[in-house]
Amino acid sequence: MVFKKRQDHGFNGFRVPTIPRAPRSVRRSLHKKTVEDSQICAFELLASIAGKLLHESESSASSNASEGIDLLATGKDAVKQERKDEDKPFKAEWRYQRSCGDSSFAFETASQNISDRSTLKEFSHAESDDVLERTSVIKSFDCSQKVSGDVKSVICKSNTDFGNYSSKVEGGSPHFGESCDANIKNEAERQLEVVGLKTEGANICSSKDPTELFLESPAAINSDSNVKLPLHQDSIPNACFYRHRNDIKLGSRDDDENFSRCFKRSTKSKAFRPSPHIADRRIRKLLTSKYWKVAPKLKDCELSRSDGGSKPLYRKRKTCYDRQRYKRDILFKRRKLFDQSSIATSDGGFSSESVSNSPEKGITEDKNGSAAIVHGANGLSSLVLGRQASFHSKDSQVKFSIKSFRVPELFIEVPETATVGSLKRTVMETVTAILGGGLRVGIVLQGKKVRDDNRTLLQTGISGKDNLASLGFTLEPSTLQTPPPTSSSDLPPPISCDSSQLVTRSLGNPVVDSGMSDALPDPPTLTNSSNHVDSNNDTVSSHTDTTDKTTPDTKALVAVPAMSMEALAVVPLNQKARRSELVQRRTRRPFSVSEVEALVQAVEELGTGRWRDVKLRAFENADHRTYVDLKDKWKTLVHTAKISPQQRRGEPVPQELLDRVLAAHAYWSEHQAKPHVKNQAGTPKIMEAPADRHGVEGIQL
DNA sequence: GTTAGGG
DNA sequence: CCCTAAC
Repeated sequence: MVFKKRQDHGFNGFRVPTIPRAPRSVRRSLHKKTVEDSQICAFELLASIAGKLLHESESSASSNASEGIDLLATGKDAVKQERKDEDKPFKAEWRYQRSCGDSSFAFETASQNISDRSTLKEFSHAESDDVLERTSVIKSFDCSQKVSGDVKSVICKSNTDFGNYSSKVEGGSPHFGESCDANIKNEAERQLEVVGLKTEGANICSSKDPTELFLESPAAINSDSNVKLPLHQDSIPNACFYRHRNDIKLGSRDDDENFSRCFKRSTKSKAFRPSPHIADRRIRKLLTSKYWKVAPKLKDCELSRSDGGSKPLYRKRKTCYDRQRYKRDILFKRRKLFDQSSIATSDGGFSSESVSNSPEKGITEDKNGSAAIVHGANGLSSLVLGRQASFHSKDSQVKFSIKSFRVPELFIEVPETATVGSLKRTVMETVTAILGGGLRVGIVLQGKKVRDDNRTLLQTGISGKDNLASLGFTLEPSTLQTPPPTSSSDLPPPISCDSSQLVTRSLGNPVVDSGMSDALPDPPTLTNSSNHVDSNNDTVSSHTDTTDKTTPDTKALVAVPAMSMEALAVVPLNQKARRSELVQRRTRRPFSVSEVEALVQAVEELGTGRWRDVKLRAFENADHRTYVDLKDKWKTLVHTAKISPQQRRGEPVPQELLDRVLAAHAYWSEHQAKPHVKNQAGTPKIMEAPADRHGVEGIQL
């Protein structure tokens, strides 16, 4: 998994799990900037988002308040607030479980009650599948702007279920622990609490919402230096996934069903390791719009079957699916309670929903607010809401608490046979894919995007209370398309670092990076979790085991647009979007006359239908000409020869060659077979003309 | 991996 | 050129 990889690198950048908050960006600023970091950040962000989502769902209606950016005058205040929150009936804990519960990737919310804990424990041991099913929380956002199409969108029924819960996330951060027990949990809680109290200066919000992002920055400071993030979680070293438990659900909720979905899918071993080229292809396939996903309401496999039936177009190729092979597909899905989610759905990609004045209601407002929305991008829409803002004149420091990011659902399909490790990896990959492009952070003030990074917050007007209400952050996928100038204005000082890096990365290695391509070995980034399998068996096993069964397809994560649709609705994916990221179209290299001649020559000799031989004979050294290219070129030549010269375009091909093309075409059409016997009696007249047989070999365009 | 065609 | 189906 990616995680591992990161671990390998050390946690420098990667403390992630500790706090699922967006904080990374901030932290990062503090730390060295590296690609990895950026990636990590992305991941964290995702995690935070997911956490947030969960939180939201649980907190449901009431929770609205939770979302937002809090600006707290002082740490104490913040603390108080948090404390208040604690009173709330439920709190959600985040933690990362590695050992026991590993199997599943989930976010869970646990009630504070001891009894609940016991439940939790059990739960943790339960099979991942169950967990997954029950508590699927992953939401996805699609980051790439263009990618939108690629993502499979599924229309899901909104989960109103969560609405019932009011929950508070106490743990703030997920814990990464080797042990999965409740004990840890307890500790974690304590720690968190303690931290929360102690850190008042930092105004760390550890307790409330894990997803919250707190930023503290002096109004005057441009650079990131000041941003503080609560790191208490950091104490815990390893983290792969964090799980969020939702005890409540376990306890007795049918509702859960709504969330989970299963798909069956077949996987091919190939998918993961094949040559990069293949990998690309596969990826592309996945991305292709052709795939449709159906989201059944059903939770179980059974359901999945049905869905299989329902997916008409989905995966033509036999390759992709062998349902039988897959015992089960797990779909995670988390839905957002709020309407907005729907917004995200569409292509919006990361649309950030900007600031809302009213903390609680903010969500509703979002739509409007999102000045910063990246058009076209679909995936990830992040919502950042400002909950409270208070300005602290003393310090002239403004504290930001970004409580939540909203993202569309993320669908992850995994064969039942997939290993836990593969599941993790899949999740990671998905996330990476989504976030891999990097995120840009934007500041929106009063509906306007603040572009000048050099301005101080004060100058920008962020220092004032008044403005705080109208302050918003945007998260945008940094894709090729929107290559944000790293240094440029768009990024707000504090966060800028991260974004810039992300951007950089994305720009630099578009192809490789494309999150999807992670299957490929190279990318040092998060993507390749596989590469770094160190400690865990999981990883290894996952590879081996999963590999067979898990196809590249497995990877297919689908960002599901948040829609309040009925279960079976099918949404097509956009092809275009991802592809761009994944694979770059080869540059066009028109055939030169000499190449055409060589081609004609070769075809005259070999005939059509032996393109490989043609390639070998005449274009062996022209790496950019594949036999498919030659075949295609011949096709076009034939066509060209048949049309009037006026209709021809591009570099004119000597009529003489065209005549030969027609002659050869006619000849070989007749002698259809491919008389390998080139020199035999049958040798066509055509052959006569040719002067030289040398290919284009040396020619390189 | 190739071949043949459609896009 | 890309993408696939068929081999």
